[in-house]
Amino acid sequence: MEEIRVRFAPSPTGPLHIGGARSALFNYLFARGMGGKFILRIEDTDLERSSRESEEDILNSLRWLGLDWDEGPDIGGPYGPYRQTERLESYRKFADQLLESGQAYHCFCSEEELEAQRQEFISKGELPRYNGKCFSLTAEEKQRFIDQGRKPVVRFRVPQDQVIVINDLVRGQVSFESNGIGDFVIVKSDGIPTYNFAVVIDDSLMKISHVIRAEEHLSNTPRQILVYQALGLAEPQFAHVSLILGEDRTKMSKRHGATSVIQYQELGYLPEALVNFLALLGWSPEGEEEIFTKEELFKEFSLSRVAKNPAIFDQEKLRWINGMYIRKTPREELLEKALPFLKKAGFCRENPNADELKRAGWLVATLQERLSVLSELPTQVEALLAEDVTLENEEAELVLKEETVPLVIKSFLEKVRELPALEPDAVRPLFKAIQKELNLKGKQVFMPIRVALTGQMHGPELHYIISIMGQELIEKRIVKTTGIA
RNA sequence: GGCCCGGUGGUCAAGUGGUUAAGACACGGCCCUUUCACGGCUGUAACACGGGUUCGAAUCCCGUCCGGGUCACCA
Repeated sequence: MEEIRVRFAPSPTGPLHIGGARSALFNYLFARGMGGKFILRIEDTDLERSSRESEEDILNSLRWLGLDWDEGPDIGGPYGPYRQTERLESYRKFADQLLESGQAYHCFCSEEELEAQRQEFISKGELPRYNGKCFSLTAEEKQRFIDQGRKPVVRFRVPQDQVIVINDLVRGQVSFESNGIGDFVIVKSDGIPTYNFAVVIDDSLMKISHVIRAEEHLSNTPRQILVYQALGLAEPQFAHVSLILGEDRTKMSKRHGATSVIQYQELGYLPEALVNFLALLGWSPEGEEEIFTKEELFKEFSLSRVAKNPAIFDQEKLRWINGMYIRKTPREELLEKALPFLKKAGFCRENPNADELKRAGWLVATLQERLSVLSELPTQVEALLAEDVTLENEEAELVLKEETVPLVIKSFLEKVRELPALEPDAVRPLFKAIQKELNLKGKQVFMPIRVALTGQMHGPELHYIISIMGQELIEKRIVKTTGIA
């Protein structure tokens, strides 16, 4: 049986996009679930826009997401090299083969000439495509162009009157007519192959069994199939996954907010959460469970359950999933992930001491249940630790006007001062004690203290708040809000 | 514009001729809780439209409309 080999083949022209990440993920899940290989190939034939920095960024994002590859530019493999600019020899060989067999030809047309042709077609109301002019060039004409210093491109000669059929694993049978396709460029004038050519050679040489990619490539596929056929190479299976759209139903772009994986990383999303969310975009599990570990996804994922229609990137749901993962993360691990955000918020220093770490631990412990994204941390910290407090609304003011409030606050201050250390476990019993002492309801104790301390009606558990704030700030805020010292 | 793909609640989506048309997010209510959050229960809300085919269409066919992709010496 044929080995399952899939690939993710990004061009290193920028950071890893959300759409790219989803394509990579589907390939990865398919490979892992089927016991196949996941290959990473860098398509850097656009010399102008490609960079090693982008390549590194993309690799880092994939690593962060936990999508590990079996063969790639960094680790090599039996079918390398895995960077297209390092495979130029192979492309040349196959291009020569097509040239010799007459299935491709040199074209000397300049950009201006091409543009003129295009306009002519458009003015006649026909579809603009290459008119095949250079196919019938005589040897003398060719020589004249060469003498003029013109550098030719290589064009693939598209056969006429053919129907090209794709048996797409997600879309079913899709067919195109070859007459709608003009002779396309396979080698640029600088000798670098174009995408539609290089991708065929590489997928074939790398023994790729399934090409899983975004739908934007569907209309390229007939061109590629033509190349496979001309070269007598076996075609892989194709699966075209629909696009991820922004909230306005157009392709995700800058104005839709964060579009790259690295941005989500910086915003404090957990990689497992992003992976889980992306998996659910265009694919649906059989059961009703939606939260999956990677291993569960390997088992569950199948191309037959991939949807044909485009999906809109729903930030709300991502946040929800991320919150689920934050709650699932062990306390220690979460603290570690939260630390960078806490440092940024000035909660602790670059190298936190034991005391700062202890307080950070309390903060994480009480916030774990209510956080969706780590980047919410600074706001929470600010609310807890700022010198200044203001009562959030009239309701809060009313709470402090209750006649029992002075007694509660005084008793509270007294008890806090007596405590050797403000640890959550030591603080917790205080409320009961006050309640008993003054013979009040729980609410009459908790609410005034909460409002006096934070100015707000709602918030995290009080005993944690108190421990995190510390003696000094407690005294200051209480004076500010109640005038009691 | 040509070609190609798609169209189930606000969003993600299950569904492959017969269902009270699942479930999740978001939204409302109730419970839990000092509060909020978490959690639990519950509610509002959908087959783009028009023709067929059929005893019976969200499901099959045709047309219309809408959305998207693609038509480069970018991938």
